[in-house]
Amino acid sequence: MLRDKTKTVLDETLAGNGLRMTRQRQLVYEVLMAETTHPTADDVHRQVRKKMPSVSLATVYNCLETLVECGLIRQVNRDRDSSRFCGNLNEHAHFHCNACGSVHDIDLSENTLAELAPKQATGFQVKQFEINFRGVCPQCQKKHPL
Amino acid sequence: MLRDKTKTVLDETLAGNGLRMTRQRQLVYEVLMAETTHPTADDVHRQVRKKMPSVSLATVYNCLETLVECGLIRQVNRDRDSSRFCGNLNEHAHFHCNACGSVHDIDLSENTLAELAPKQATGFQVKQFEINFRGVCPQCQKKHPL
DNA sequence: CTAGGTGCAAAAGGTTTGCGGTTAA
DNA sequence: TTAACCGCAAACCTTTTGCACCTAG
Repeated sequence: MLRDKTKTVLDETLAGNGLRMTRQRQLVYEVLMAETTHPTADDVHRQVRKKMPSVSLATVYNCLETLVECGLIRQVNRDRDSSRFCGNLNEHAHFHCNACGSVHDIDLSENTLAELAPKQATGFQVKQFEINFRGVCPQCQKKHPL
Repeated sequence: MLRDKTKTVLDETLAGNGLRMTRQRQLVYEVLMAETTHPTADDVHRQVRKKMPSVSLATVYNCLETLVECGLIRQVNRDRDSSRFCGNLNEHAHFHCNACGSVHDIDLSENTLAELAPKQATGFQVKQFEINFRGVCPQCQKKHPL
């Protein structure tokens, strides 16, 4: 059922943008929906290959780009590391661990968003924003109890 | 005088990190202090060449990396475009114009920072954060009065 | 049927690196 | 004096692109 619902969302969104549903896009999307680890294009490629060994990395890049453009997933960058992708569409920030490189979703209260919005008033037309935290994640804190 | 003060800050910070003062680092730093346009490494290279034609792009990259590591400048990324660099060390956000690609500093009130800080409490040790806005800058709004 | 999508391999673009020569402290 | 730094060119890595073939609608 969940699978079906996911497929419907993808299907309708693609159709709404005049794009086709393909097995490659479906598989890429399913990986993103199932993962909370913010995989890179390469990670996604490895996952998708399990179900469709012939898929190429270039196609995965293309599918990811399409999904980002449709607003079905988010692209998450940390400096110039490989881009990562995120299927969580709720407004949230990203926490990047300096020790292990992992990325975690951090929920933001509605308040935070309301607080931030007015900050742009000075002539800039803000369409979106992103917030990134950096530091040490709970697991790495245990490993290196500074 | 401003020049001298700038030089002192650079000098002392480098010394404090066991690093040498070189003419290349000084020139790179001066460019960043003088610019508010968030130049790329290539932009900086062009500027520095005016005073020292022999400087290489690789050296500019190295100098920028050193300055970032010393905390004297900030690195600003937008997706996978060329990195840009920022000499403004006040806590501020960056606004990226979707139309012309320009980057602008947006001051954040102390309040915003205080508001954001608690959001991480759930076990994450936050050391820094960044906020990026995207939209259309005032100039581009005039050109394309949607 | 046919426009849009895929796979492949090659190219692009930004950044880093290895190395011999140079220089700040 | 000598470890750190520089300039050069080549390497690197992620991402994009051109093209012939394939396929969803």
